[in-house]
Amino acid sequence: MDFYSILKERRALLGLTQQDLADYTGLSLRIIKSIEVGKGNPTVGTLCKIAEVLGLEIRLKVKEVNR
Amino acid sequence: MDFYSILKERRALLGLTQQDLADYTGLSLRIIKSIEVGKGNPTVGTLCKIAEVLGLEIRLKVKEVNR
DNA sequence: GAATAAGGTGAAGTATAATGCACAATCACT
DNA sequence: AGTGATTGTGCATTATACTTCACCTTATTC
Repeated sequence: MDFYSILKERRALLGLTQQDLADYTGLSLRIIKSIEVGKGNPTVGTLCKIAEVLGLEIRLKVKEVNR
Repeated sequence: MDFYSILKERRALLGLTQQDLADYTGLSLRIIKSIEVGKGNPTVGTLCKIAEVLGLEIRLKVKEVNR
């Protein structure tokens, strides 16, 4: 649910700056920043662009009740 | 990537109508309809509300290169 | 300590997601 | 052939995601 820290960590892991991510996704730097600090509520399209560049995929998984 | 058919199937599996889903999520019926036919680009917040009611969770998974 | 690189914030304008109508199409049931 | 239930579409309005500026802070390097 906090994708946002995941995205940030993943970007760092890949050695990319926010600017790099903005360039590769075609999104504005401003929105990359906002999303990473957990402000904002991106569209699925925006999230997909970012995930794509970061080598991530978005999955819908049936929630497990028992763990 | 087409969550949308997944959402629709899942809703049907649970025996819910679009109206039910609108009620339980607090979203408008209009947007539920649009999303299920693949039109529109919902926000993550909207997608989460729907997923929640349908007992689904949204995951970011590292994309596998080899399969 | 000036300069560069990186991340965070604010405000104004534009694009579009979300709402709230209203109406058509299909199906099932009486 | 109606009636109700469910799903799909069009349009006007409102809310907000996204863009594009511009500026601040914190490091780091010269």
